Amino acid sequence: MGIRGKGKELPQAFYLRSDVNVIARDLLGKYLFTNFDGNLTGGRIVEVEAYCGASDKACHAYPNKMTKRTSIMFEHGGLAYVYLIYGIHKLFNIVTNGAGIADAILVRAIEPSHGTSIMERRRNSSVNKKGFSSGPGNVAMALGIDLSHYGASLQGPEIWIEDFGEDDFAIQTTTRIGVDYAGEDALLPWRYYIGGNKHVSKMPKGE
DNA sequence: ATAAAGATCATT
DNA sequence: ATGATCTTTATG
Repeated sequence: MGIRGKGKELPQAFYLRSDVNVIARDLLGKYLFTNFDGNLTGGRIVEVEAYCGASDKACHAYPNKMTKRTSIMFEHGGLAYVYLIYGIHKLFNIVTNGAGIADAILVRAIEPSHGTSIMERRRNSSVNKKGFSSGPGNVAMALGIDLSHYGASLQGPEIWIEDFGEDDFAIQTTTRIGVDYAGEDALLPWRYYIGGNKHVSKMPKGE
């Protein structure tokens, strides 16, 4: 353990819990780190979305559909689910729950805290009003996460999450972004974010 | 073998 | 509103 980001690394038990929405809320305020080639980068998680393979039409693994892409979600919690969307963006998710249950949490925005100049360079794009790690594609790019990290352990040397202790904020809840194809499940209030945080990506249609 | 569809983003 | 860009998945 020792010196990583200087907080307390989340144990596997954190990810193995059975309620993906509880875990999603608990992830707010935690710090997500990567260390590739000695480049430590990280930030405070400020926006997430929960997905449940058994019951949720918005989840890639619905209804418990195991494919090459979704198979990692059926593993035990504490692994990385990374996938390519629109041929361009890599989205980083955290697998939760026990083996055989396909739940995951999409990290949609972080507030940069460690290695910010490295992340800004990775973005290679102008910083806008919401910074450079707002929106799931931008989070993964800033942290240097790509498809090669599919299945990586979140207790491994390259990707992990830490708790830095006291952190007061108000949790806001809305429907999820970009899941209109999910019918009635598009209405589930499974998106969570830290109220008032400037890095939060955007609001659902009609809010 | 082929085609269609994206848990997005930046720009117009 | 629209285009970029390519893997995964379903279907024949």
